[in-house]
Amino acid sequence: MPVTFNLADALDTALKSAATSAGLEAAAFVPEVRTADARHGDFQANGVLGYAKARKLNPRAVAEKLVAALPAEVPAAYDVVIAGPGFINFTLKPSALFAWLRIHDSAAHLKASAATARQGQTWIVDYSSPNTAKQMHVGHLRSAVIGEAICRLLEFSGAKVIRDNHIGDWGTQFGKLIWAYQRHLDAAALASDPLEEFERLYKVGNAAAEADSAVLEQARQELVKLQAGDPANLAIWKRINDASLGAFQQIYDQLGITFDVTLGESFYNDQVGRIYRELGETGLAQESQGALVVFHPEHPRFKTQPFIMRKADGASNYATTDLATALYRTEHFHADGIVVVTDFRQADHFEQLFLTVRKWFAAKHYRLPELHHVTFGVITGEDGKALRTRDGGTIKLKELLTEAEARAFALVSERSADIPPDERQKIAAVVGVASIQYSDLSQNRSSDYVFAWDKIISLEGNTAAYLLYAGARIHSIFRKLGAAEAGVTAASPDPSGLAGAPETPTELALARKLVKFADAIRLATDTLRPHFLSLYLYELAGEFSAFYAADKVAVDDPAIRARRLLLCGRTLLILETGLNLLGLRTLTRM
RNA sequence: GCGAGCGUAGCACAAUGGAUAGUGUAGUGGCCUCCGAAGCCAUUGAUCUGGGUUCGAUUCCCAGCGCUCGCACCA
Repeated sequence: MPVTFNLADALDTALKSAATSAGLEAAAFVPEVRTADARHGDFQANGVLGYAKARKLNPRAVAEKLVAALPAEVPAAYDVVIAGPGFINFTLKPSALFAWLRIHDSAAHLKASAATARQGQTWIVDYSSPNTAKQMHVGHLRSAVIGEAICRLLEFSGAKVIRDNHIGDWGTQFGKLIWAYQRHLDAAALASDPLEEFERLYKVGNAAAEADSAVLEQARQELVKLQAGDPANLAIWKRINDASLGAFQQIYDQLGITFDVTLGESFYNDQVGRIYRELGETGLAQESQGALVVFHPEHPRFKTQPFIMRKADGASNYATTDLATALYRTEHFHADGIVVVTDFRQADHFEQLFLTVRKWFAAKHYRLPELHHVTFGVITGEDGKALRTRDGGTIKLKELLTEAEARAFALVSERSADIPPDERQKIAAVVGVASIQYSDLSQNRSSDYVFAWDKIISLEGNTAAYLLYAGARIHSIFRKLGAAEAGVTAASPDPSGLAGAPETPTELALARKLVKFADAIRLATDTLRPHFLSLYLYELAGEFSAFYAADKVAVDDPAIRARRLLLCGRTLLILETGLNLLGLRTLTRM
């Protein structure tokens, strides 16, 4: 059968075709092909069980009819076995594994094969999105890291992705901040470290507002003035934002993030009038206790819990700007999908927002994009509580990344003292940041996760270092064997064409894992859960390590050497492609 | 009070309704004259409780219990 990138898809098609020719109710038959536990094969089709049960048929008999009707290319490529109550198991033959590996020979080829699901679509990913006037802290890490991985996965599936940093540059923090700026500014501190000074001023304003309700009211008035376009307040505001964005960019550079647009809340300030008008016209919004709100009568909670889109004092809030944002992304960017990456505490807000947007767009006949709120849990310390410094302060992201690099440098120095210090420093920069990213991406984003340096910068287990190490070993093989044999490189591991199908148990296990790359990225992308890809890469690195320990590559027999080099080359290709999809940088030595 | 998320070995985590619930770490025992031992191989140990749906439930539903979070003008 022709070699396809996603083998499970091809099996699904073949099974549907077999269902027709075997006389099943083909329209009602869903093959349910999925990757299988290696004990049972490479893929399994479970659909016969439910189909047979619903019709009171013997599932094994149905499976036998189906298998007999499979197109000839399936038994040519797979050993097909009916097992248990009616599972159909497919185990790739070595020749089919070899055919897949030979063809999928470059990152560009992999991407071209994968880029079908969302071809021609435009997706907006809203992530990171810190508030200005504050430094980024550890709480901002997950949105940035998970969001970037999702962007890359969506791009790999064919979408045009617009990365949007929806910064909080228009919130009520500016009321307190401007209030304090006018009264307590330290000009010298502002000149030397503006962000530190803004943070100090915010704390001063916040404390004063908490202590004195008159101050709180004054701060509110400053915010209203700002939102009305008062020139003095606007000048202060702009100064704060410019300084903040410069500081953010240093973090993004370390994380490998480049935003296409930075359209914060302020960008939508002049669009709120249309929001008030349209939600009024459509009858969605109503006055309640002086505020303009939306209720959802069909919803058990939101029939009484309001979605406040204009406060009683007349100011807009983030509901207003988020509504305007959804409209802008639809009208200006023609978004097919919108993904917002924030922590789970905002789940109510986005549920209300999306409910409102759906009704509003339907009433106005606007095209409705797919709307996804991608949530994640909090990062906790080893005590299970939100991660903080010893004295209870927030951990600044800048300091976290610096410490990660320092710890990685110590580790690299301990293990690879022969590498020159300046190169070790560069390696440590990659290992440190990758370790932080990977610790976040390697587990299901829904749960909280415990931050422990020893686990993150570890040499062992499901860590960035383990994956980078596997890659570095492969590079090392090609440095040695490539030098001895003309034309052999990781990108072209078999120039002589001597490689054949995998033979040993560890060669086969590695090859069988490699061909399931397509399933891993499909699963990670469709669920917007990068940890499925992380898990796959970890298992791939594990299969490689087992292969590497069991089967020597640098053997004299040219055919054996060639087929093992092919496996090394393809492992490196898929490992590095996958790590890059997660947003990690890779290494050739470490 | 109402609602949401989470609850899996000592610890940290997986499991797209499938087969004997996987991995790391810690523990134990092996493997470097041989391509990088940051590695490999072997081994001990777990689904919060009780019902239900299903041929099949860690997964879906219901009721408890525990932790975390949200619930009128912060984002």
